[in-house]
Amino acid sequence: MKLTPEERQWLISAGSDPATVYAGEEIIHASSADTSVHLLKSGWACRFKLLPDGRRQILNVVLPGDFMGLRAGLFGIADHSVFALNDCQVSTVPAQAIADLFGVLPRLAMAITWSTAREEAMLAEHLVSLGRRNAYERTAHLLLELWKRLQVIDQSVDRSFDFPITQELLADLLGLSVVHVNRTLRALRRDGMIDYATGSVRIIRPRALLEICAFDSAHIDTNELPVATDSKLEALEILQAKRKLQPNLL
Amino acid sequence: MKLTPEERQWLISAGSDPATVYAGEEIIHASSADTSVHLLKSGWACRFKLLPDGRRQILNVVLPGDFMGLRAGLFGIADHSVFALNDCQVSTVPAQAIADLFGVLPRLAMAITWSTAREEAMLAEHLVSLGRRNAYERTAHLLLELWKRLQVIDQSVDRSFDFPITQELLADLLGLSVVHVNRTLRALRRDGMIDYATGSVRIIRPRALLEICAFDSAHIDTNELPVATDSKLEALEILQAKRKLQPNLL
DNA sequence: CGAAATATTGACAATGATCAACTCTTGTGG
DNA sequence: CCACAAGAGTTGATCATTGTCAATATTTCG
Repeated sequence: MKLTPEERQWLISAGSDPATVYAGEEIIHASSADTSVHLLKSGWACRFKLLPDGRRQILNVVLPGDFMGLRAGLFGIADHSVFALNDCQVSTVPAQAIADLFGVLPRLAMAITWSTAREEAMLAEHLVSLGRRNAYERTAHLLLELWKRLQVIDQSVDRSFDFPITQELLADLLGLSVVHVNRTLRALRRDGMIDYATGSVRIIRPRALLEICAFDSAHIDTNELPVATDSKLEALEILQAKRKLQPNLL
Repeated sequence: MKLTPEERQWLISAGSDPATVYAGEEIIHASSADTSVHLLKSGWACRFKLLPDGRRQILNVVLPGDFMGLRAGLFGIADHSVFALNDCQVSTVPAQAIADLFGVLPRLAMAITWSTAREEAMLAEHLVSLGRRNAYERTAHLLLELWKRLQVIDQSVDRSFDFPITQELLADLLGLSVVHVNRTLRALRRDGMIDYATGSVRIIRPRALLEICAFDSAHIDTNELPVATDSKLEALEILQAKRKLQPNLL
């Protein structure tokens, strides 16, 4: 679709030049009053929460093209932290600029809303995993989800992808212990489902994995969205554009 | 705050007259192409997902003043179902009307976005529960969350509230088995934390419960939101208004 | 090379699931 | 108003998944 010149201009000019955040550093800190919104341009990050005794739950993985801190920025609910899983390029938009979008460029505002809705959908699937899937199914589901999302942004070749996530992080993602994650990965390898080595994953039997965890890609595979209105279509395409044409945007 | 006459008019006229949905009936069906958005005016509902083998995970509880099907309506991702926990009054808005809001009444559009953001925050907390809290902590957390939310809409008196949720449903909410839910509730009673009888709950030791589950009410207690801009303030107040003045709105 | 982080494995413990029975409530029809 | 059925709650016994502890590779990187 065509962005209007205005919209295009906004996307190009609104964000800072991307800054580098190194692996392990925090991008957003939970209780901070930081009111900027960040767009991940390259690298992986993850959103997480800590309990007072140190237990950690990772909410989800942030991939290139995803926003971070939207909620915190717009509504002051900085309820979780975000840290870089590997070296990341991050550009920053003042929250006010995004708030202003609602009055000025409604289609972009809707694209933002779409982005949060998509995130909620992924959270919901993750929640089902933690509540009702066992370790094996859960792990399968996570790997498929990441694979699908990486495909959308062209970061998976030949069923393989880089995987900058240690088993300890996997444990905090999946609500399991490190030891059990290790065993589950071994089981998946043993069954010929995946090829796993520190730092990379290859999906060997996608079909079988799909069945094991009842994977439903509706919430990821944006192309399959039933699109009913112009504004919806446009919103989607804007976001697509953000993904594909990162160097030009924000 | 003051809604503009236009905004007020929209809220009053956009929704259908409320319809009654009886306990157990579905309000939204997962795979349906229904593109309307619903506002719960009275009663409780819950959003849930099913796995093919019948396992069910309840995503969250919908209380009066909450929207249902926003995502599905706006973006065609009808990825979960909703059913009535008891008899509900539900009013309906065509999704298109909400989509149009973005171009016409941006402050209301922002209020909608705020509403989805708040929901995501609650999902995130729930996710932490399932991933990193044990049965006892999880149950405590859920009860506190519901209590807090009910306080906001004036449906809790004296630390007590109606609780139209069977133990089987609690199990699907908490990712536990019915049997274990039963034992956990008993443990909470034994410890003098709550008073529980089919259909109602009383919180006896809120402070102790808070500590047990590391409850953080930031995402619920809207009054404590750090409000930085006019538009934020207005968005919040509109939503507040929706809660308090239900008969007049939507 | 050596330290630190990460991965792997075994033994054992614990949380929570499953199975099966039984009780209590509630609502319905006779 | 009672009888009964259905749903909901309760409890005990046993099982299984997953966690914890501890030790040992293995990799990474300065």
